[in-house]
Amino acid sequence: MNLLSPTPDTPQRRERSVDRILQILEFLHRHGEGIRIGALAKALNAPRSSTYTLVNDLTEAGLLETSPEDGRIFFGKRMYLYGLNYIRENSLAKRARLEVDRLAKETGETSEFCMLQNGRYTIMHMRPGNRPFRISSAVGLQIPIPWTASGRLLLAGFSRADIAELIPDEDLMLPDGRVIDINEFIDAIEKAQREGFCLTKGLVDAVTQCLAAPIYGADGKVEATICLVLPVDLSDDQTGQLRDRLMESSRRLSAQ
Amino acid sequence: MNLLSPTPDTPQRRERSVDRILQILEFLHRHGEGIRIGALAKALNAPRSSTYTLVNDLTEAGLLETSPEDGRIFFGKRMYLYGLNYIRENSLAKRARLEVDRLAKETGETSEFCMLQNGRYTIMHMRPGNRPFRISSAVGLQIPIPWTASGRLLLAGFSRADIAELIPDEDLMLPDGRVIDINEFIDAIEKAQREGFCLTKGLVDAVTQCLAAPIYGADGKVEATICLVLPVDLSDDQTGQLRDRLMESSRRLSAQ
DNA sequence: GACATGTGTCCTGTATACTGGACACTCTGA
DNA sequence: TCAGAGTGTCCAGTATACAGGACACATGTC
Repeated sequence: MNLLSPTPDTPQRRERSVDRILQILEFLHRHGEGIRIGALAKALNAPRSSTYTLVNDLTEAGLLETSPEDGRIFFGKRMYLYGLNYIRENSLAKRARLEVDRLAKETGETSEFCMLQNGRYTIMHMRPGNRPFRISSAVGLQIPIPWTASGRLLLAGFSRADIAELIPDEDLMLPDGRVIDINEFIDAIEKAQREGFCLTKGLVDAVTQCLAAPIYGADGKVEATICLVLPVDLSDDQTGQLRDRLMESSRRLSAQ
Repeated sequence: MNLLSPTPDTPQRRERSVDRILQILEFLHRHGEGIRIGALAKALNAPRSSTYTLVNDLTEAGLLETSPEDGRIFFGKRMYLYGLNYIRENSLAKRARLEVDRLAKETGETSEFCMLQNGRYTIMHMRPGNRPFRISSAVGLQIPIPWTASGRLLLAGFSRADIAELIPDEDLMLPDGRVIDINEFIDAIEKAQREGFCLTKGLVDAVTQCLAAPIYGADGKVEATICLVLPVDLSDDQTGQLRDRLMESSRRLSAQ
């Protein structure tokens, strides 16, 4: 059940439609925009005919949709509705969502709930603050782990080898071209683990800092994070108060 | 490709795994909460062994998740992420989401974007207003069509027979027990179509009214609606202004 | 006009995924 | 203690879904 194996080695092999479906969905997710069926089949190294029938089935069911103008297919309405069930019912996600909304309302700052998803950093829920210059990131997008304070918390307990393997080299380069040293990054992870929170300044852009706190699962591992996106020019006093409030949310969401 | 056919007539028939998957997802969506695999197989009239392998595959892929405490399965994180792609990329949904947010901000009233989904009324996106008593409904939930102003707009152009078939009898009963007369309901649909908007008072509860405007697709049919949830005790003047603003959003989102 | 490239549909044979049943467990409650 | 119900895994046979290719059509470009 490898999610992305367009079977490069064995050209002759029947795939189960389950696997094909999973490959299609995962490909679309990474691709991030619509694609024509032919191109999709080629990208997955799948037979065109099978791809047609599968995509048609999924489209008929509403999980995928076809763009009327150029025939590209992409995720559909029903996929969205099904997905909403998760955030509504999953206990952690549900509670975290409420907590993020409350945190944003109380502090007036942009708040986020983040998890590692398949080895990539993902914003699961976000509530913008009410600052005039609106700091925000798109929900559901995947961002290089080293760019974020949450990422440093989420890697707590990972071995040096795990970390080196998990982070592709290109993810160490920031949007402005600077490159993060892997050793400093690992030090930051250990520091974050010791302190129980993490603050990063000016990584993604020069005017924001990111303050993150861990959410622990029942096994004591960091399962997710909750974080605030702030302007860099806050006083120590303000930052301290925000951190206290954030830690309260962190405790509230952690198991036990 | 009938979404919900647990093959009641032909007990002996192999199903394609695609269809089984679609049945599973649809069932979970309607069920609304986790279910154990055995019960799922029974509910779908599917063989237990097939259900196990399928569900395990989907779980491994993250589309479903197993509750650690009681083993119930439900939608997973990945389903949510995939679904987010839809709302982010689909042009109408994307634009409607922005418009709803803007409308809520400008008016301070709870705003919603709604569509018919598989013959049921669905709130696709909602932004709460800033009234102290917060009026809101859950996103993604499906609500009986006759309870809503948007529902009356969405049925524009449907024949009497279509409407009678689409609306189950129980959906005509309001939360407080009153029953809507089907003829009055159809009259209201025609009135809404003529006027290009719809106002309903005190349907779901006594203190709210709902003001909805249609969003027309390229084919001139009502594809979705945008609506405001308001307290009933507004002045005619206030209601008029809100309606004008709402109609502006409606025009902006309609094709052409 | 000829050619290359892509799209959507249909058909056939065969590799194999699905089914049904059996098995070993774990809980319940009587 | 035993019966009943449910869970999770494994196996073998066969119905059938998938792969591969052919076809007709639409584009674009030389």
